[in-house]
Amino acid sequence: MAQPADQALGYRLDEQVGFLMRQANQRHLAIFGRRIPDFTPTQFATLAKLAELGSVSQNDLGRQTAMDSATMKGVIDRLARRGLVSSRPDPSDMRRLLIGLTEAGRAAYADHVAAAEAISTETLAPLSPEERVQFLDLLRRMIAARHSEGTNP
Amino acid sequence: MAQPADQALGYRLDEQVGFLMRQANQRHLAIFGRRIPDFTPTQFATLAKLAELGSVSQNDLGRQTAMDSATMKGVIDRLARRGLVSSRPDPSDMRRLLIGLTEAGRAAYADHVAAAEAISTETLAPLSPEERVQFLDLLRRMIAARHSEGTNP
DNA sequence: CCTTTGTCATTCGTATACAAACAAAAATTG
DNA sequence: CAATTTTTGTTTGTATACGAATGACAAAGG
Repeated sequence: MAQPADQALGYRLDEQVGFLMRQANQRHLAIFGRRIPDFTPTQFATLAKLAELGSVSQNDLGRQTAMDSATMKGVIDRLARRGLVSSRPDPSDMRRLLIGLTEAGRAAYADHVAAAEAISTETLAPLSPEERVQFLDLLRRMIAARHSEGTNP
Repeated sequence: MAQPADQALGYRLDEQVGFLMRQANQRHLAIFGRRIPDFTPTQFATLAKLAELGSVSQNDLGRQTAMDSATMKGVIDRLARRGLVSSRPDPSDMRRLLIGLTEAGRAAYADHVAAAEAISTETLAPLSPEERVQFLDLLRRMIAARHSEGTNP
């Protein structure tokens, strides 16, 4: 009764947040690939966190970079194969593997920091300075909501 | 000489757009998986576009849903294996495969539209109504920039 | 001390995602 | 019409991404 006709037809894919976020992300990935062909965003994020934190366990590193432990392992393996990170067992906890940058890893990271900053700039280029601040703010607020209740069942 | 000390150390991963967008997307994917366990976002996007457009060629469908043709093929194959879409050759163009929803596909889509709308609502829940509008607007503006030149080499 | 519970790294399976290379068919051009 | 270029679907290879299961080890409990 009183079925609103344009809501019945009204799921437009192109207006859904998820669809738009996926495309915004695609554009960012394209920019990243153009500016830093040597690394993927997750690989570079791993290098950056290791540069910041020193030696970290694999799971910890996954948490810091917002990656699943299974995903993290793959990233570490590929970086290790290229000689950019190394792992050694934690003497105080036999389960843990401490991951750290090698000399080559530190150099590779330093070589790409400037490009990484340019990537962020180019990604936000379509927005005005005030909008950029707001966009980042909105993103942070959305992420902060870990497991909220949702609006309505 | 006047080297700004906090810019020298100043690549903070947690402040980069790409890193934040990835996490926002992760949260959305988690919400999606909870509300619609039967489909992935890309699969549902495909069903939605087919419901809207009728019969479309595979490449065309990929463009409409912002997917690579290789990716699209995988999605179509999995949906076809479940009997939700069917394909037949285009009589007027022997290269093309026309993809369309089956009865089961139409029903599955209809069964999940309400949940899909709830997903968008829940994803945007941390924001105020005005902020939601603005967030979507900012996303659209970023996407619109296809292959801009970037700010500075 | 031993059992329960939790954490850590690993593996498997599934699903995007895209680059690159291909063959067949179409459209365009000379 | 013949030659070139495009488009279309497909396959292969690499890299996330995550759930689920597993075995090894750690911490807590009684």
